[in-house]
Amino acid sequence: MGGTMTTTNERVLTIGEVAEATGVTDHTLRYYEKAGLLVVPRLANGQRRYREMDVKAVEFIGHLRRTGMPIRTIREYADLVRSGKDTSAERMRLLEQHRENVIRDLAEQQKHLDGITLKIEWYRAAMDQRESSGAQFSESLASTAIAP
Amino acid sequence: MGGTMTTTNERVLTIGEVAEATGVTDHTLRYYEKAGLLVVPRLANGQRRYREMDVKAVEFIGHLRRTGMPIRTIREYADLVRSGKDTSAERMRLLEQHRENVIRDLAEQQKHLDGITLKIEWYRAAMDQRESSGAQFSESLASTAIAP
DNA sequence: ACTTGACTTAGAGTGCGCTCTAGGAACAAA
DNA sequence: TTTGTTCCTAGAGCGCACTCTAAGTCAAGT
Repeated sequence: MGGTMTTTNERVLTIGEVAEATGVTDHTLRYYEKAGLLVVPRLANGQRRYREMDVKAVEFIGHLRRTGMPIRTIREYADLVRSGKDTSAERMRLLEQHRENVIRDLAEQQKHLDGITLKIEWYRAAMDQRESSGAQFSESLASTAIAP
Repeated sequence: MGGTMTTTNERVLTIGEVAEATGVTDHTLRYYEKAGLLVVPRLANGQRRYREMDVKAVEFIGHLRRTGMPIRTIREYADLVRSGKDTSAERMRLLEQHRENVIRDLAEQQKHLDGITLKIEWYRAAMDQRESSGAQFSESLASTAIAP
């Protein structure tokens, strides 16, 4: 059978190149590996060589990290991926759970941001006011003593 | 002049009550105070009593913290508030700067979330596919050795 | 042959934001 | 008076996610 061989003939990257490409330092890349978030193939001399799929994995880890997933949970996900068995359902569940957490967090952050925006508007109003009258405004966080 | 006196006649809260009301532990409330984020008036026996404005301050600190402002920056803001001088412009600038940071962060998180959502959709597609054929899909993060 | 630079490991150190502990004071209820 | 609760301070400890260091290997360039 003279079919096309899948030698993939892949271009691989050194850890330094991956650091450069992804913005994750080489230190952190090794740390991620030691933490069990991914496994990277080695040359005979022990040096890591990242295939495209490995770089993709690093990037996906980035998505998870930057949305607040703790290392330990990414580790759980990675364990599922590596378990051999088909754990797609479980992995998907894990990601969906995270997705919900993130959506909730984003909404919460937006709420907190609204509180800050309100304060900024208060400042703007106060300063506009001061511009036309000569009045001063005062604000919390300072404090005087109180009766026993 | 028999005007209405502004004795404020205010209801004040103990640290425990504020913890209860705001969800910030008493430990953390003391920590915030030690870190210079706010000043709370005391009774003669040294116990804190939070006025409404102090509770408001705690809540505002919450807005800043939950949107990722570091303690040290909140400290800077608090220092401005307490400086006596009118630092409204500077405080507003600080908050606006933070606001921009948060908006940028939120957008970035959304981008990362999109990457995760894409993966979830990939899982869903793969599982749907598998349901009709009998094929298995495989995924990154696992790894084999590579030639020297 | 030697230097340079990128890689390797194990493990120590850092900064942040809490979180907890120890030891004590003060008051309220039984 | 005893017991229990809540408060106080100073300071130690913790978990997280890096981040860095030391000491060494290896390959290429001069």
